[in-house]
Amino acid sequence: MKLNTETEQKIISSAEKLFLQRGKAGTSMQEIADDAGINRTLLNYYFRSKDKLFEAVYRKALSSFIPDLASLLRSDISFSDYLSAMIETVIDGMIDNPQVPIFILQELSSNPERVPQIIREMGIDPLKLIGKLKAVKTTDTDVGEDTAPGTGEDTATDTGEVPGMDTGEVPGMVKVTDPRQVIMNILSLCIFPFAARSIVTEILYNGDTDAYLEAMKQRKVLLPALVKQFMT
Amino acid sequence: MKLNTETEQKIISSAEKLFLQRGKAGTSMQEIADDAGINRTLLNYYFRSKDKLFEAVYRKALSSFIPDLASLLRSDISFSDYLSAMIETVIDGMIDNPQVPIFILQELSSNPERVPQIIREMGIDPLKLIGKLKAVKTTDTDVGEDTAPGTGEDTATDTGEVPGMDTGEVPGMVKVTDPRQVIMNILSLCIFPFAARSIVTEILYNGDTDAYLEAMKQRKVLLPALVKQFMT
DNA sequence: GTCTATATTGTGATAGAC
DNA sequence: GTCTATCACAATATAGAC
Repeated sequence: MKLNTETEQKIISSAEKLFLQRGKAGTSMQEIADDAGINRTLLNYYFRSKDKLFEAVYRKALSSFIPDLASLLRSDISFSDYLSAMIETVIDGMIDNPQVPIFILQELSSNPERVPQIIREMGIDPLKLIGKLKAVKTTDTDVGEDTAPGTGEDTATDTGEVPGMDTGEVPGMVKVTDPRQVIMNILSLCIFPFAARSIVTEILYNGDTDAYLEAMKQRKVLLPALVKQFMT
Repeated sequence: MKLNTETEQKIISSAEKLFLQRGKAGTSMQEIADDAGINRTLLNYYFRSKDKLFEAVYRKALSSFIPDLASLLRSDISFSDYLSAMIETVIDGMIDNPQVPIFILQELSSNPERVPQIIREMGIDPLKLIGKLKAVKTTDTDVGEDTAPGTGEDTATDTGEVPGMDTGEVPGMVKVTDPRQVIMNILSLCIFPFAARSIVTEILYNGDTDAYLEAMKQRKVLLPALVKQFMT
């Protein structure tokens, strides 16, 4: 039973760098070996195949990124301080590893058939989650009509729209109380600016990487306030 | 000067499908030819090389997706109806072509050096844009201290934080008035749920694609309301 | 554990017949 | 325009010497 040798670490490190940057198909074993400064056949000695090596990298990226999000999803969404701490953790993680979000999104998108299994491994039970979501902050949301087939879950269209609840400011204004929409909004606001890093930096910050980074740090305080605002 | 033959259309269509799904390196010319039901060498007859073929697909995806966003960015952000219409257009586009957002994000991320050129082709002038952004809706935002190097643009850290402006609801609450943060928020809320389609569908909608789609349609009315809420 | 050598297959691209 | 044949090369993986 082999444990972490120095060589194995170099391999993982190089594989990580290249796979995240150019994807699985876009990276050859030779390139990884060259980057790690070793012979190509050693890759097959430590990891049986390219598939296995990629899988190791993928799992590592997932486990560095998802647990924080998972705990956010698992929580009873008794927000306040918890929300701020979670957002800060997630954003800090992406600041350290900017390539991870887009890598994971791309991988999940290319292999949707693997998503259910990955969710299970993450320790999220969708049924429980949706149950919890229903019980949270839905003072005026209609979650009625369970017309979903099969699972008996509420998969139907909770509109989240409350026609009688206009704030009076804008005609047709709706109050966002569907917890799933709220979760989507939080994830969107946290992750997207990192997934779109290059174009955001170029368009909004004129290519100034430092200014972009500063803006991302700001979001650690901006986002919790924003979320609380549209949750209430 | 050759025009659209039937074969050429089949090629583009197959190349689109496969490139968007598996990426450039993950797709072979043979697979494209098979999918199009033609001989492999015909690909090289119609498009000189794999690079050229991919470029055609990439450009087409870009031009189907970006113009709407570009006009949003170009606009003087005199919101109201304009915002709603834009969001609806963008979301409808992604409903029709679900693979496009993640494909473009991945491509921009892998080739950041191409981003400036692409922005230019899109017709967005970053300098003008930032100038406009400064002039918009910043009743209480400090955009001072132009410490940016080179361009003379404001690339520094506008905090967007207004210490004296607490709403009184939450300690440390900040008002989001930095226009760039607002733009980021809008793009995030629009695009991310599509870029993360597979996992969002699985986690929040228990794998029910129809429920997911319905939620996306809802966002066409949800998001404008939300944005107006945190703009004011 | 690490290397050389090699087997096998796949890839993008072109020449040339029809 | 479309095909067959072929080239030059890159890819993963494995066998076997040290």
